[in-house]
Amino acid sequence: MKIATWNVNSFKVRLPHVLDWLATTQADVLCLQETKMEDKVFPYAELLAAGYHAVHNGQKTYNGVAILSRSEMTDVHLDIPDFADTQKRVIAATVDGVRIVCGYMPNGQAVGSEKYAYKLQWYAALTRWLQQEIAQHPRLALLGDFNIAPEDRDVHDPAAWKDQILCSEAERAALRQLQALGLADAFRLFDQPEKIFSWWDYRQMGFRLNRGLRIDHILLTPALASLCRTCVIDKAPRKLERPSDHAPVIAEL
DNA sequence: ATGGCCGCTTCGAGCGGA
Repeated sequence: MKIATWNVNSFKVRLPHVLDWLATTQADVLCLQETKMEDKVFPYAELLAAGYHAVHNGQKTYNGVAILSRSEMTDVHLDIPDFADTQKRVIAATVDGVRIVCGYMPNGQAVGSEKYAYKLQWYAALTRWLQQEIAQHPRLALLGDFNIAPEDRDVHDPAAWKDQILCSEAERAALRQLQALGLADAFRLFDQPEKIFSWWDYRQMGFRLNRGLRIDHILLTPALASLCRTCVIDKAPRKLERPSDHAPVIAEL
């Protein structure tokens, strides 16, 4: 089973890239973030024609998450329970006995800002909910744009990013708290080359110079981590015309 | 020194992203 995550930065713009990528990779499940569209314009028909069911939790302009799956999905769930949030950042569904949770974690804007506080609260709420969700679904995968680079080796220039947003100690601690539920970073289950990233700034030739961060992740419970055979970041779509600033991450279970 | 890109909203400057 191939499961993947991709922040597409507008699904309207990136639909052709996603359809091409699905045809090439034959992923079984693809989690999308930043669809930036309302549900009434979501391209269900185009996806179905390509062989994928879809569930979507969207809103106009900002945020928006979706799960695409070759198999039908059950027990679809939107948002974090008992956490008041107008931003559409979470969708979950069960696919072939695997609980898939797709998340678009808050960016946080700047350390110490209101959005930063929201980000930390959001992570705490996610962790509380997932503790229960994992108890009910031992085979669970959390995929998405985490907006946190877990360690300095996930940052092209750790000195420049030290204590900055996406890299601050409190953010990394929040991610460790989440992983303390037993969630393993699929990418780090394997030997990986150095300087592998999943996001590069559009500005200043960020991609060509490989000035990136690894902020898109696939986290697996022990029952799934033991089944995981590979996890890679596919840079190919980042080289296309009008790319997303993120590259997809894909794991094989 | 600052911002330098992209997408969105809805025509165009400002916001958000990371």
